[in-house]
Amino acid sequence: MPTPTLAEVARHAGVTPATVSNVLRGRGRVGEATRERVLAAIAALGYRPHLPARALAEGRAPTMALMVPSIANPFYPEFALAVENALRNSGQFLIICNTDGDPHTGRAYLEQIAGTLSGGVLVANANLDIDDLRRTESRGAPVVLCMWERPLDPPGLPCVAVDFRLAGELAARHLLDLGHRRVGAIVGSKATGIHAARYEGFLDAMRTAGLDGAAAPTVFTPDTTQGGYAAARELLARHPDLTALFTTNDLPALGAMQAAADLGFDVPRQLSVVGITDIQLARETRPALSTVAVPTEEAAGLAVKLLRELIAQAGRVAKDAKDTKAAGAAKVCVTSAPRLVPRASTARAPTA
Amino acid sequence: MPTPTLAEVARHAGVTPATVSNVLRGRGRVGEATRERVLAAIAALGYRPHLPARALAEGRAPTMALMVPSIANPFYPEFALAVENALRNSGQFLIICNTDGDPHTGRAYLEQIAGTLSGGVLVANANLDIDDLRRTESRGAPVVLCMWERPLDPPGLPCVAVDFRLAGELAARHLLDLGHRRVGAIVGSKATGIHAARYEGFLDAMRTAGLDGAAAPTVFTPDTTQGGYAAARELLARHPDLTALFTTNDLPALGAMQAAADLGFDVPRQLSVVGITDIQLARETRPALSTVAVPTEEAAGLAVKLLRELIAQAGRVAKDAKDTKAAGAAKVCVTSAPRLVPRASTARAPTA
DNA sequence: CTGAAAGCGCTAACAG
DNA sequence: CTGTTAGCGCTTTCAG
Repeated sequence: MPTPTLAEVARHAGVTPATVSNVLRGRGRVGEATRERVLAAIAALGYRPHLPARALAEGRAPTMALMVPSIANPFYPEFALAVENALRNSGQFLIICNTDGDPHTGRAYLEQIAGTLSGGVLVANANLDIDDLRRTESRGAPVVLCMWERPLDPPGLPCVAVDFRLAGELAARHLLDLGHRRVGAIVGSKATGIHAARYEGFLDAMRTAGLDGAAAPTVFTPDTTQGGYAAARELLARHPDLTALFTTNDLPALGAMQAAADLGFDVPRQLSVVGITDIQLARETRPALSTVAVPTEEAAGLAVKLLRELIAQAGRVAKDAKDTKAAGAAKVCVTSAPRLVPRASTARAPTA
Repeated sequence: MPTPTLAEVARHAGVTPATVSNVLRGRGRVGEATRERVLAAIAALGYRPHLPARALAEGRAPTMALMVPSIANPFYPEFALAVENALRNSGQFLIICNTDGDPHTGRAYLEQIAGTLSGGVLVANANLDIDDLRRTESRGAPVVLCMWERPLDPPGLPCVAVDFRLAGELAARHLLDLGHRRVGAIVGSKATGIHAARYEGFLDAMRTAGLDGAAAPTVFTPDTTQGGYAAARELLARHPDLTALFTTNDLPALGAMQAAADLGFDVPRQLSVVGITDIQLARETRPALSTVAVPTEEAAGLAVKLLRELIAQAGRVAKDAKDTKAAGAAKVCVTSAPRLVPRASTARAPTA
């Protein structure tokens, strides 16, 4: 027999549906005796609440959507995992929406589920139009941007920010501290793209070290292993005297290491390579990748927390019918700072 | 203003909700004129259906759940992506449930969403109790096992099967064809565990080659890079004369390559390593991993198709009130055969 | 071809 | 403390 309904449980326990609902959610006081009776009935019948019905009645679904640009980039599954962990046992479920880097499918997802199937939306760098997101918000589904790269330059939306400029600076400084002077840069986005802040950090570090960062050989490339591979080949071919490669992300860094291997460079003896993020893969390749770890778990936790608050608040606002005018500026949380994780892909600059 | 409801659209178009519903789903014929009027109203108001309400009315949510044992194992995100692709534009959404290898959280997920929030469940090796799954089914949420390892030995549940014994055989044969005779085996599960079929394939190939497979040094280890790493160290320490390592999965194979590197073995010159599955990573490490590719996309596609059929059928059955007795035996789809993908981690056996 | 009406399973006031 | 009463937004017979 299919799942029993609340009403059947009620009948079984000799009470009304309202009472069952009350014990289920600990609202409206219920006598100890009846409570027990109800609980027994629930157990006996194997009752489980029908989530869509509840969502309809409450006007809000117990799910969050996570928009990611590519589930093929290992960072996103890791992030998704972190979000899932943050959600676990909260009664919320995660709907993963892979936009495949396409704003169009991203919009389609938002249109369909935001505010209906999912009570809120977490956005992890999915290539979404900021206007689409605003529209989503105005429809009652709060939006949180998950990995904003510039704490000092917040978007108009609630977000959790990571100081990626600092990450870039730390990575570059690591190279500089090891005595490297001729370092090439591989940027995993367009010059004005998502990795710009990281590159600025690099430039800052160079400048501080008295070098002309802008003169450092730089290539802008897709944020993939292949991108890093191609970029490194290009860089190394044109500037065989480079002793280190700064990379704005781990994936291209890994690609760069492969290119170095294919070209016969000994990493880290002849060439140091450093990445940013510290994805799991970074510690699983040989040589293990030196990188700047970014607080992924923390970011996910904060994002979930923020979104929860916004959802709760949206509920209240709706009730008060007070048009609380966007509750002031969109909140931005900043995670703790990224930190250097030196491993085996970096070493002192060769003295020669 | 929040999302308009069907009723408002109806009012706006001067018809009743029923009519709007009809045009929305192409049922019950509607006059061309009214249809246009309704469509216009929908567009004008920016109407979007409220999915939970629809789910409640229809008795079935437009989502499937995908249970995976670990989102940290890169195979699963890849598989999830394939499922997502198969679902795209079908109006179905994917809820990813990461059981973290824990049957308990797996059960919790099933309890909560199967049959309510999700209309069906895809299970990818999540460590789930078969009884829990049966119970889920009996509650009206069809279940499909996604990567069954033994086509000839189906479980009691609908599934899509991949001939992993054959995969093991192909991998082993590849090594044998290259002249290897002293090959060690790394199995990413308990002896009777999930990778047993792959190991059998290995043994079959050895036997066919006139070797005593059972005599091959073998270690059973967790299905992770680390597991493979440790296993390879152990194998290589105890049997320095091995010229090849057979591995039941890519992740341990990658770990084995790292161990080889750390131990100073030149892969593939001195030691060949072969894996199974062909995850993305396999082509992104150096040397690139020779492996036996398994039709992941195809499996995902079949699984989704099967689950869709079962969901549709469950709907019909419920209506006919005909207790169609599990519709005979649980259906099992078999994917096309795995195939060898030789890359750079295998080479001719060194001639002593 | 279109409208009226009865729920789907649950929640949330408000009464008693 | 518990029961009554309305819906939430949509689908779906069944009439007209």
